[in-house]
Amino acid sequence: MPPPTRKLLITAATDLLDAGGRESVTLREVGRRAGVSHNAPYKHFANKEALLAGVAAEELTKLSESLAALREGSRPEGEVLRAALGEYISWALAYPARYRLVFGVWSAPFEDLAVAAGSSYRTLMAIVEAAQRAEQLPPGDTQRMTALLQALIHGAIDLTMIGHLAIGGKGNADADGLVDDLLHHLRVSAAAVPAV
Amino acid sequence: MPPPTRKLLITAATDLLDAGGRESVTLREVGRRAGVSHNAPYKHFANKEALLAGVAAEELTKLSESLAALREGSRPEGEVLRAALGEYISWALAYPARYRLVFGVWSAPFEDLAVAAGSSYRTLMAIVEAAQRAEQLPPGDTQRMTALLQALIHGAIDLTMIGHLAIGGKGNADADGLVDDLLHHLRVSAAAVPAV
DNA sequence: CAGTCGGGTTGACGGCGTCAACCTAGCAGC
DNA sequence: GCTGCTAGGTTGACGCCGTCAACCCGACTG
Repeated sequence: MPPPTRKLLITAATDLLDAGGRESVTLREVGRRAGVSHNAPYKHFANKEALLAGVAAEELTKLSESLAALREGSRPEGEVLRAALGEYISWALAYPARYRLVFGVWSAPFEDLAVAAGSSYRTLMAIVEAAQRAEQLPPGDTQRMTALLQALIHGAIDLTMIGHLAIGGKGNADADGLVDDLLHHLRVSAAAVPAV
Repeated sequence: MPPPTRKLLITAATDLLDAGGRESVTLREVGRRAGVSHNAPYKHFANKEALLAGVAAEELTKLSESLAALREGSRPEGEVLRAALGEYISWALAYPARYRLVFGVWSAPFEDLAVAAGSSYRTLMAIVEAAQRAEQLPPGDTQRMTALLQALIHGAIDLTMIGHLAIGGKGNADADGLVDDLLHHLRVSAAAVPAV
């Protein structure tokens, strides 16, 4: 059977998002691309924001799954963190509009989005814990370490996107460079731990 | 004399931004609040985005000035960094919509905004350099250190705003808590330096 | 004193989000 | 086997939006 309308709507919205950012996603154009009328989306989503939340939830879920898959691969434990960071950053830089949507502002809580956010956070935390075991990160409060890592990654990605960045000095806005820089910094922190 | 129209427009736009976020700033409402017609803004800004860029530039300039003033106060050098972080974070959490506007996406470069961004970055870098001299931050490549600090702060602020955060564990979304957490982390880094 | 021009006006246009009303196929219960 | 509900679709309308075009006026400028 052909994909259900709801899926078609999300796909169309994602395409528009990639092409022109959040502002260029309009319900009417989404309807057009999905081959339905301008009001059909209201049969699947309460309003425009709910459709966008659906897109965000979908993206976050896929990301979370691919990070989780990474953990269960045959990769040595010491390299999972690096691989996960690479994947995360590559995705963000490849689809900046999706990334900004996911970490954007919502006027009300959306359940599917909250669920996806929770599961991706737990995945990240498990990766951090493993990295701590593998002595790639300093031991101690895993939750705090996860939050710190997340803030650092998010800030680096977000600033890179708008060009303010250049964590390595002069705007090397590629994923590998970012991963190297972040890991270098984290290793410095790790080295410090025995002294604290 | 009364404030010029251009200023009135920026003020009105800022008020709307604070009240309902970027999406609720409309040129027509800005005009209404400034007491002019719905098309008067076009005599001062090329389009809506240019008006928003004007707001962002204004905010960034004020922030940069207040950080610079902080440096020239009678405060001991070792405390300037903490004070600056506090000011920066307090402003961001007090006016989240302005903050997100400043670090938002622009479809084209805006000169006044670029100027303001450059000057605020230089101010931050000077503060970092002073903190390095005062041994509050590890020595070495000041530019890299500034970028790192900026990424960490930005990530922490942005995630706090959307509630994902809780760098301290369970969502203590106040400025003081954030400053403490960030400084604690940076101190750990600093302690590591001799060993690297 | 004619002319330019900065800064204001009104009016129009098409696109948008959303609401209301209607339609119709499929399934449920009697 | 008819009845009626409902999920999912339609069209049409409303008001608001950003933007463009045209006009208007008062103040400087030659």
